[in-house]
Amino acid sequence: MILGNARPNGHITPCEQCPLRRLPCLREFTPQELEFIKRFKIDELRVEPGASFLHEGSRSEHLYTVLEGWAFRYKTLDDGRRQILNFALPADMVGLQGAVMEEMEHSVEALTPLTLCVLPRRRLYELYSQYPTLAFDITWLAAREEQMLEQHLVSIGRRSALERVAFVLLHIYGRARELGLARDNIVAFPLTQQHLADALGLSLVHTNKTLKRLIATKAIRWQGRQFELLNEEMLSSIAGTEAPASKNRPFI
Amino acid sequence: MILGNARPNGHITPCEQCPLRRLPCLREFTPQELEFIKRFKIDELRVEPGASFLHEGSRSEHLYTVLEGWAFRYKTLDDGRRQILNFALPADMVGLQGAVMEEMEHSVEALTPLTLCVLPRRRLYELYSQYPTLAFDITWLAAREEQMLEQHLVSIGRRSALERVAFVLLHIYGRARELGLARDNIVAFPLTQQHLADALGLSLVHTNKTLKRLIATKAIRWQGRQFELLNEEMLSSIAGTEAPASKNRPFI
DNA sequence: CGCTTCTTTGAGCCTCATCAAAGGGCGTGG
DNA sequence: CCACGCCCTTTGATGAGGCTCAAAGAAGCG
Repeated sequence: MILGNARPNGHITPCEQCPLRRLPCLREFTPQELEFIKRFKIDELRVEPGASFLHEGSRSEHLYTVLEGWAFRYKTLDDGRRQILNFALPADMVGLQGAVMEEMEHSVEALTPLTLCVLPRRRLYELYSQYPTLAFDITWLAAREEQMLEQHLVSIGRRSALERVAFVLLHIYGRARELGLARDNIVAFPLTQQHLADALGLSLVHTNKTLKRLIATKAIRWQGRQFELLNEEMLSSIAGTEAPASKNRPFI
Repeated sequence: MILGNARPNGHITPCEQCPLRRLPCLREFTPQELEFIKRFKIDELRVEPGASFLHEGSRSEHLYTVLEGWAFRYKTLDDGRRQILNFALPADMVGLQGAVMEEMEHSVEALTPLTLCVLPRRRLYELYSQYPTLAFDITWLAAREEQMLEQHLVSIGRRSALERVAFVLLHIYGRARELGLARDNIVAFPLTQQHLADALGLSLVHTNKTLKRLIATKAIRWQGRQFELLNEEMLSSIAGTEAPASKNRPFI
């Protein structure tokens, strides 16, 4: 684990030119909201793959929105066992828990080179008191995170290894697709099988064998950082769920 | 599963006399906040044990705060497998997800006779625009729920059966104690072992055997709906965590 | 080309699931 | 007050799914 390997990005993307705003799955802002967000964002941060920028047990002065790249939120036990809680993709907010409550109860690590918008927690109250629609959006984001955790919990608690693998892959693929990261049903996946195993509560070995089994069904392909969805219906039926698809999602 | 077995309570406890407000773990309101909450609460509902009052896939007109009694949030798979996500105790808000997003993704069932404060979702925006401190509290509550789910996820994903059982029991006991529901280290537990199993992602049989094993360590006792904590330190060390303890927690 | 990281495969074992059935505890009705 | 039924708990037996250990391929990278 690399620590603290984060630095200012050199330049800051102005919010009105934010590439995420063009995505059809994200909601539009009013000019006033946009103006506030632009002031709310005080910096832009660059994090290298493998570096953690938020730490379990610490109190952070900032919260972040992923502008570009992939990350994951995780917790570790004393003896080193690790559980990945969820993945963070562009437009996802990260570190809200630490901003609202006493301290973070999980860590966040970059999977790819990561660009983050930096938002100071001390000005969160300003947002709540002056921009109730944005405050509502933040609650919405928290509720969505909760929803994803719940789905994940059912998966780990009650599904077989094959169902679990199918479920995460479909879930991640669906989220990437929404963000326009898929081309010809192919997404560049920055995950290793170890990440998958830690997300699913399985061992690396068993994850590998299960993954092979899933690939043998021809529902998916996954080679060299490229994930390809071959048969969405089949994958959905193995996973026991549909790929996520949201509209007018807020982000900040 | 009993459906729809909920009815108005006959009388409504006025918020300024709310018995929860006396609890030291909960935060105080300003008179203005209290006044608003009092108007926000439009009814009081009574639910029988075993009855579900919020349903996966439906859209609810209300959100609720537990005034008295225990409940649990859960999801079910098509083939009947059930996963309990978390338990709801007095001062916990329930149904927020359905109020903020399109629809509920989980159901909620009463464990004991349950008294609920009914809050209309259509007036949530009024709260956000006029009472930013309360809006912040709601986000806080959502973040706390997320935190509990995360702990639960680690437990199910990475801990052994014995550790899991110890963890939930310590967790639930801690929450009950905070609310003043413990006397001489004893709490009246409305759970069956089936509930425990569904929360832990274990089978009923294995939960029973594991529970016996835990009881054999003399860390706890559990007979006839009475749970007794005999050795908190030992239970903590088996669970790999401390019992929760919060101060100045918001509730609405 | 050599190093590191990640993937793949095999073997053996253990935890936990499933199946089956007996044993309380409690309320209800006879 | 007993008998019955229901719900929950407990126990045993058997097997499968997933874990651990070990080591050999691939693949990327300097």
